[in-house]
Amino acid sequence: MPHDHAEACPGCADPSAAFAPHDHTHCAADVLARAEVLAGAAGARLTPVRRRVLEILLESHRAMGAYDVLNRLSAEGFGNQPPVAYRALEFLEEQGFVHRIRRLNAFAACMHPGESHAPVFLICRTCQSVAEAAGAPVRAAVEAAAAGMGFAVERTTVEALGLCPACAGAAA
Amino acid sequence: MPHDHAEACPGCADPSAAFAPHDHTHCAADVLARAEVLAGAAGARLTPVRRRVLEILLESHRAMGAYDVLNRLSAEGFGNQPPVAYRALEFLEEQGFVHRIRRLNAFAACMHPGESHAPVFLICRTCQSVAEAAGAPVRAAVEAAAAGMGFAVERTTVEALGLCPACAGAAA
DNA sequence: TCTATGTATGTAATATCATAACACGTCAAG
DNA sequence: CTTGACGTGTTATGATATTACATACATAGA
Repeated sequence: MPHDHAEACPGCADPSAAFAPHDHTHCAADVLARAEVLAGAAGARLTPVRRRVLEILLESHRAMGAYDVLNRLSAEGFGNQPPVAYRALEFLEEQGFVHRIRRLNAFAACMHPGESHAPVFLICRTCQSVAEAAGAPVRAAVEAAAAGMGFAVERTTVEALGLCPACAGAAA
Repeated sequence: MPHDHAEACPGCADPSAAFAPHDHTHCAADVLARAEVLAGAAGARLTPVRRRVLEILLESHRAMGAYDVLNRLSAEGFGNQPPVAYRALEFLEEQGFVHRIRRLNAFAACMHPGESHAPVFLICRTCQSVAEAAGAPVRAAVEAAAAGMGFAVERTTVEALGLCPACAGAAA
């Protein structure tokens, strides 16, 4: 999971620090840059609307509803109808730049574009922040359980609701 | 997971047969009876609407939307406004008699009331049937991943989309 | 028994999330 | 320079869910 800039961007680089305060401006810029490269390589076009949606989601480690994104877009002169937001979000999700958080009916920027994917989402019920944890071991357990029933897993969604370190500390 | 009636109710009794054809009338009646006992023990009232909602969901191993349930209810003389369905579903979910399938914005009867809970849901994308698999190992993997990030898990949602044995066979 | 209290149900209105269908503009390939 | 694919914008509608309030109903305490 760690990418380059490990020193400059602890929050991005180290999964165990995802909830810790970090230089988020850098963190977001780094992810955006990576997304641009990946989109180019995939022959996908990161147009102004799409790019802006990704930037908006990258402003925080929170999930945002499609209409929240849309409000931001329309305030900036883009279209103000739902499909504008949904289409950009759908594109970004297909590219793996954005994740859909089903529990919240919302979307969050992927902090590890181009990597493993299908992570586990850790959703803080107090501050609404969303972090990604490695999903491979969890998916393996799901596949094991499914195999015993003859079920062929194609996609898994794993979302955990709870308290992030900061909020757990504040509660205590 | 297996309960009594193992011979009479293979579909209910054996997780590995949940997708297999079985005496579903019996299966549903058995789950309903267990729910009644559990509700009584918990001091919760399984009123006519609530009971009927559970029966409706037990008619199949599929997930139903709240409005589908509501249509059935109103056709039978119960209220015809959304809160009627949502309240009953919420109650049943709190009692552990119904699960919410977030991926589908829908609800499915729990086939193992009173047992472990927080299972993994296996959702067939072709026939829409939903089965429950043991969730404990998966939850353990989630908690392990979360612990490494200092996140305290309270609830987890695990949903796998794929093909049930019957539909996988038909596809091949 | 009566009444107070909590709980369940019914209803109206509205909020929130999401998609279908069509029009228009841009740009690159033929 | 035209065609076709794609992206964006807009209208309209559909699907999911909740808030707020009114009414009934059960049951425990006076």
